[in-house]
Amino acid sequence: MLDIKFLRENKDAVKENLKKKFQEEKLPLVDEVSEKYDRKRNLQQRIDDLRKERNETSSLIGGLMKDGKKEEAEEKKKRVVEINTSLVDLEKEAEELDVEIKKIMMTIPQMIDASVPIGKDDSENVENEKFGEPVVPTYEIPHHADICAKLNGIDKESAGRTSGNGFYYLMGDVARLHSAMISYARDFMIDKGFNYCVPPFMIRSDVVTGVMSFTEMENMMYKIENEDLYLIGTSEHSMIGKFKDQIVKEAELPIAMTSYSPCFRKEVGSHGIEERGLYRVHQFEKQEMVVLCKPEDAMDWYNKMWSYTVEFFRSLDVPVRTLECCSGDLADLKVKSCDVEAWSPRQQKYFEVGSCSTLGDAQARRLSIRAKGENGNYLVATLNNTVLATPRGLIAVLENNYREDGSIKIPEALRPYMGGKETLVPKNN
RNA sequence: GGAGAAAUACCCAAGUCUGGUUGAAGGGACCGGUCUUGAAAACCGGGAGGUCGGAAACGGCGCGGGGGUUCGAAUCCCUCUUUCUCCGCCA
Repeated sequence: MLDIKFLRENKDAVKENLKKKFQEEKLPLVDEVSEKYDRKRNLQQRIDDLRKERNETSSLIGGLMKDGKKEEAEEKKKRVVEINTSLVDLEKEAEELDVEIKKIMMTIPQMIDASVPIGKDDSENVENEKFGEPVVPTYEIPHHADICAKLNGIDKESAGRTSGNGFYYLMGDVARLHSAMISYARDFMIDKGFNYCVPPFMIRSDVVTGVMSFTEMENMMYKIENEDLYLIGTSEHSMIGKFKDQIVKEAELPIAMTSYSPCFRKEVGSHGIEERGLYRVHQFEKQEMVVLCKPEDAMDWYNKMWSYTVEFFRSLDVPVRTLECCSGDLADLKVKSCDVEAWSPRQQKYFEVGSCSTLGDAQARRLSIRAKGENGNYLVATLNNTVLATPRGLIAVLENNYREDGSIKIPEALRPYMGGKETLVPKNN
């Protein structure tokens, strides 16, 4: 969401941005919303003038009543009633204009960073950099569902009975490995200086609408029956919502947090929930980073944040790459974004394990998150990035540490969380 | 879940019963000064107060959120939220 003043003063740039994002159909909206805003301002002026007269007249009435000049007071009252009558229509019109303006402004995308590659859709995303050798082993790597099965570590059949498709039981060592990864991810980020948080796993509807679009909400969020509560799709929702309508002290910036939560997603419309295994599921767990900082520091943080995820996966012996989101694939609220992808030696391609984004002031504007600075308040920049989402991260570790004999080498970093265990050995069944 | 109390600006806190120059007393913090080697304390002085429009003058909104009554609401009514105390239930 852009500042409407910015839009009015930079119409050409806003239109150029729309073209870069292949959203030509929205070009007329720029002039339309600007014109609506002018009308709104004129209207507001008239409303304010009338209100001023009402306020003045009303306090006059107070004086007249005290002095016992009842008739004069009655005259004035009539005038105020008149004013109030005309205000009703004007206020209604202004309110409608406001809604229209906001609706349009919500659809105008954030100004993307100059460095974002131009491209129509995800097929034109650009590989930035590889970290670690994408090894193709001489032996075959089984599907992660099979690896887990051999370790007696997964039961989707029972989950299907209890909860349906898209759920799973993790069992034994695999379940423990999954939790070990989350714990390690938590400590990894604490060591980077992030403040560890466990947020609410349910949030109210006003927070939901603040952090996502309506269609996103429909496609992702599980609603609790008879309550104004939704299960979170990511802890980012809770963590950003925490600051809604708040003014933070400038000295407190940057606020760097790492939050843990389970994540619940309906995944409506996305294919793959039918797919076997744990790649796309309704429920997973995630260690997240969320940063609020001064606008000028956002790009430094962005680069720091994705590199932390890279470092994290490298410490688990997983080769990764960063894939930059091109202009057309970039969500409207984002300034710049990249995915961290892990190497799959089985499929011999990279797959998404996390996503790092800087939203500039877009989220802050929608939610009114400001910092109190020397020269007044300003909107903060917000960023978020996945440290680890599991079971996806678990798939990466299992595949990349799979040995020919079917055992799994537990990466050293995880061993303290696995009771010192170094290997997972398949059961003979 | 039941009963009660509360929510005022950066913080504390008057005002609410009895509606009317209340942008809202008084403090603290803040800024300047006296004193001091320096600081603290004390004392003297000072401005601003949130937000939107405006170059400014000025004006609108605004006393937890939303709605209502009224010529006029921090103040009266309804509703929601949060916090505290007590009871019940519970990992």
